[in-house]
Amino acid sequence: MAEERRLLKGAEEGEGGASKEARGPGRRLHGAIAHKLGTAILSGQYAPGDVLSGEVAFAEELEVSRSAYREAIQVLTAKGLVESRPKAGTRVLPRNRWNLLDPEVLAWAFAGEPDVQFVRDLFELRAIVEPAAARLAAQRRTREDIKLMKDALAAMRRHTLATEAGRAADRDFHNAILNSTRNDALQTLSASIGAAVNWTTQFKQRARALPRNPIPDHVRVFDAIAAGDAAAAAEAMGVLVDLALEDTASAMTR
Amino acid sequence: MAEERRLLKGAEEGEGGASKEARGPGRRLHGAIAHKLGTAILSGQYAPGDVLSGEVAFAEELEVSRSAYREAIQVLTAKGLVESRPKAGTRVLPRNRWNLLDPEVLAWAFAGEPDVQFVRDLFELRAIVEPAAARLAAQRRTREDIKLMKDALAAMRRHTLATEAGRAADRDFHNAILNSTRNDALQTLSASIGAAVNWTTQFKQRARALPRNPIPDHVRVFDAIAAGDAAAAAEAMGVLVDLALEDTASAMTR
DNA sequence: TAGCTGTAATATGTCGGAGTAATAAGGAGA
DNA sequence: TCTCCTTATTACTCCGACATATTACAGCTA
Repeated sequence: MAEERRLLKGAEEGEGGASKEARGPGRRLHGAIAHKLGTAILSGQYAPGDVLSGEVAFAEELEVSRSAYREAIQVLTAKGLVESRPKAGTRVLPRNRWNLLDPEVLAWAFAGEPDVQFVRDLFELRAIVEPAAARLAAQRRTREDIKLMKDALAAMRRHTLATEAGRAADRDFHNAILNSTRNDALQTLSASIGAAVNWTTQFKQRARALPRNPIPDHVRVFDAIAAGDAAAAAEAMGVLVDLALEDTASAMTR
Repeated sequence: MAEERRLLKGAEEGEGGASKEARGPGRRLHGAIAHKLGTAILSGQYAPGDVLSGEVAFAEELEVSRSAYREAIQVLTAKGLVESRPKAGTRVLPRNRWNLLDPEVLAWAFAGEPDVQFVRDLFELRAIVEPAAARLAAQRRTREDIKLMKDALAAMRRHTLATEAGRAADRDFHNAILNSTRNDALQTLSASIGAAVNWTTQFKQRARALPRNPIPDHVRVFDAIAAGDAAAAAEAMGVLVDLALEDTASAMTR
């Protein structure tokens, strides 16, 4: 009985040491197993086509009941990572079937050593989507939206990005922009990528000080959106994304 | 025992009559339940904050075992639609927590009457992403990519878009473009949206003939990509998306 | 050698019970 | 009367065993 607890705790500790982020997927037993298997697949420990050893065998190996294992597999199946068929076992699906934009999948991808190529892909997508989002925001923002952004910007100035409060303000700022687009699909996408990218940013923050004061660049985005200048907003946001890419790239090559 | 079979069959029939698409999520019992609940949530039958009646009660109501119900809930949880907590029951999460870009969620959203606003959002996102994808494809396509596109285009010409073979060729053409971008994240996103949008297109196809020959527009995209002209590729793809939007809009207002 | 059929292996579906955590209600103290 | 704490209910979580359905593989037949 104590064995399962040990496993669960081990899986949570392996999440990267982010204690407060451990709640959520890692809380329940099957969530911990899903996390364990998910990271193993995303890290290439299981290649597409590989079979996860039989249901019964695996459950015994992990020292958990079949129900818990089954529910974990169910989660992975829902995200397109695996497929199970009678007799054939549970196979890892080819990569193009994976829901790479699922927040949890993204988190698994960044749990270990993030794949350089994948990070590049993600930033490329971000460079496409974020400026377009800023453009829409400039066209659709209301007075309330502007106020939210202004407040967040002020908070960012007060605390720096070195503090947790400052980073929270940064998130608020970007969320306010996203909300101004009035586009749920775009919002979902951008939030997923943003969260994942921020994971790498945390690495960067720990590694060294910021290479450049990011506040002025944020102000430029804000001014353009407040003024309703769509083209300028897109351009300014593009600069912001490029900056983040540079920082991340230099942090990863170290 | 026969009761459950009846339920499962009913859920599959409700999928829109696409017999060959019924395999996959709707095949297993818990998949059918997930589909049933998923469409109910996406269609607004359950509003965010609503609680699905207790596990035991619900399982009895649906005449399935608690295990099957639980696995279905697990799928919904993995997609961010619901959250279960002891004593509180299973609640529908606020809309901004939903993974709207998940292929299955998208399918559920389009299973019943698609929400006009959501379709607009999706096309807006598509208008952002697809031209950018075409731009990248023009920069990175290889000789093999070009051959694949050419073949698909020829097949589209042979069969028309009115036939299933023609539509398959259309999909091949777009997939070849996506593959040329060498960006897995972009590929995943575009494939999800494309599949969902094609669902609405099927409605259109049934409703009336195509308003305009789409081949020349496809050829323009192909020529630009083959020539490596990024700007022209993006522009031509933009035209294609706009066209699809027009068709869908007129089909939905009928 | 090719095609078919039977069997064994494996996943799926089901059930009921024990355990646990969180909420809500009720009582005690200030 | 208000606040805090205790208690009890409620619903999820996990478990293991059993029954069923499907499939892959091998062995057999033509």
